[in-house]
Amino acid sequence: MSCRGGRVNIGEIARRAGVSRSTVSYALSGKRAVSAATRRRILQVIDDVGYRPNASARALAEGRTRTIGLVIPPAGRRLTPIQLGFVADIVAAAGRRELDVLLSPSGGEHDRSFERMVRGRRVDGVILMEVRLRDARAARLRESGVPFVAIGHTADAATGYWVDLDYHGLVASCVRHLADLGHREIALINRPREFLDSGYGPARRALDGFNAAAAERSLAATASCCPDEATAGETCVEDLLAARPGVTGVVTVNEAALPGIERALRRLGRAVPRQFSVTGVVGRHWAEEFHPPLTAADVPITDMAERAVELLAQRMAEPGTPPRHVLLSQPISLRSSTAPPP
Amino acid sequence: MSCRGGRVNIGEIARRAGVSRSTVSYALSGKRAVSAATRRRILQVIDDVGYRPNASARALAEGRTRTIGLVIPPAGRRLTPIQLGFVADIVAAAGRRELDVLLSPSGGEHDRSFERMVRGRRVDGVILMEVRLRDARAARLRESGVPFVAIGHTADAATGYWVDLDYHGLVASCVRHLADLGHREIALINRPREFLDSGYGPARRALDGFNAAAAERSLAATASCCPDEATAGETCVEDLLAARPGVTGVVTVNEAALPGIERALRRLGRAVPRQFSVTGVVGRHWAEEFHPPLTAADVPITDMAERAVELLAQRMAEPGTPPRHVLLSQPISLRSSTAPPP
DNA sequence: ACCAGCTGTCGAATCGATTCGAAACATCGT
DNA sequence: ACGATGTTTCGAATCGATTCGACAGCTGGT
Repeated sequence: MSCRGGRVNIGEIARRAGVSRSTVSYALSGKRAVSAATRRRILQVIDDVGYRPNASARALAEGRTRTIGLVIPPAGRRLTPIQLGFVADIVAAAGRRELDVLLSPSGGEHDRSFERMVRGRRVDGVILMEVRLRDARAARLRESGVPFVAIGHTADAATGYWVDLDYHGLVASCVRHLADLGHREIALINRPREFLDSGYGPARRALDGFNAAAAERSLAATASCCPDEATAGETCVEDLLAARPGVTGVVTVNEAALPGIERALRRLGRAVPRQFSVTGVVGRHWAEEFHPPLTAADVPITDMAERAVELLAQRMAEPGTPPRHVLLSQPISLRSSTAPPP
Repeated sequence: MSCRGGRVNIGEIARRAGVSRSTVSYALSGKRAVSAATRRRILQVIDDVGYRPNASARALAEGRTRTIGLVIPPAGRRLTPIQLGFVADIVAAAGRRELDVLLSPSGGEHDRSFERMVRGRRVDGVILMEVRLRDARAARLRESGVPFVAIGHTADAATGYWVDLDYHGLVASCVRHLADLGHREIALINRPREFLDSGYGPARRALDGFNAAAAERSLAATASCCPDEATAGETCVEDLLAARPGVTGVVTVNEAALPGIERALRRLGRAVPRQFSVTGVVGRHWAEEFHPPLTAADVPITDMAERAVELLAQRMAEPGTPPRHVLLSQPISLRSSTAPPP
């Protein structure tokens, strides 16, 4: 009962139902009234032959593709699990609005894909992952007038649409949480140094929030960077405790380093949470896999994806609207990796 | 110098260059000769205004979209890092062939997206991730005549296009590796039981390969399943060693369980590799993060992605070609998690 | 009976490319 | 000078939808 030959277009449907092509179109879109009897007949035929309007033809006529672009970080660098989950969540959120998702890697050799997408009008809007404070892709999108939503914000925060996580506030509350428990000397394990240097917002704001809150509670505070890898986390903790043996708690925003942090602390004989506290801002899954389960602010990726798509859909619908943004926060989930210092 | 107004179409280019629309098209595609002078003039204009052919119009006229669909596992279940990397690698490989990638989740509520993609002729071909031995999506694609390549193979292996990893052979060589070292009692830690039950090829073939090689070397062998989570890996190892204290080595194809396996072994006082050996088939990254680095067959995701796209591109180019498939193998990387039994 | 106001339907134009057949032009041998 | 040949270029048809203006057929009020 379905696609025999596949050569079913709106004209074929019209012929079989004994109406004109425009009537079929209206019956489907509902943009003009069609009598109940005719509509029923048309829908019947459509169901029989399994017709679906050709997406390219529709896009050409309507001037929109019902597709959004998702620009992911370059493939070379491994995506972190958070980013992975985020991609899946974006696709799901878009699907709920009958939008499809076109994937585009960014960076170096992949500029062609980006240009095809933007200039070839393949998409109605774009979601840009992992933006930097000064971001060439954002600038490019702005100048071509394609609506876009950034995950993370650019330097000119007020003029754009973005969804971001309040790393400053979240890291600060982690610091206060440790301070409240009585810790006096703490450390931050941040994302890789090159992220910080290239103006990657979350890394910057994590650092700022850490320093601000530590100053506010007059704690002795050390900030360090760490590549996105378990082994690096191990080295990082070793170096840290060698240099600052008095540290009794760390805050981390580097989820990939967690397994290494756990390993190093065990090897150095610092039991968590009895002798040492660990907290931070990481994906829920990683927090739960830590041993013992990590008291941390869980990155709400599903929320972020949903809000990003919502914002983009809105912006696509009414291009004139003023910039809007969403700065998400998230309460700390109390699990069992923090306690008063020994 | 670029997109002012954006309303640049091929007609505008033709006017500015003083030629007809068809000449512009031919200059761009090279499908007919255009004099050097004219071509230069046209390219100059195109460069000046930053023109790119409208993808929808081109797709409509050409009858192909230059886009492939990538069907990923449902979002609910967390994608494993291997799958994540795979998505990125597919996008990169497609990009190299000037193909874009449209993402579609599969399963339950997402069928609409799948139907839009297939019946709406949004894509020229599809790559299907994580296929089952009997797979509804594969059947659907087959009946609509859209070229597709499966990652993993379906029950009717001979009739389709697919790329797969030789789990049977790889797990078997892991078993032989342990046997050669002198182990007499070993275990398999497989993917979740529901994967096995629903006919997920890799899980099935891992099990078969394990049993076959164990029988061939007459080893005492226990096979168990384990959810894709670190905590589950922990429980799994505990249960295993409680039931079979004589086991001196495990083979795993469950990368997500690795951190838990590591933790459980440490807690139970079995030092790796001195007292206990661990090996298996997992993503390189996970093997390297294991402690000590895992002697294992690394899943060659980049290779698999490249081959899948290559196969699909070929099939799209000449629809008549007979089914082809690629069964990849991979040598075991000797790191340091295996040794003779105590 | 006539006109106004709805409904429902149709035909034609449109979106922006590709592609085919034919026209225009140049080149060349005889 | 003339057809034969080959190179460039053009105009028109085509892909498969959407959308707008117009027309036909009813209904109802006067």
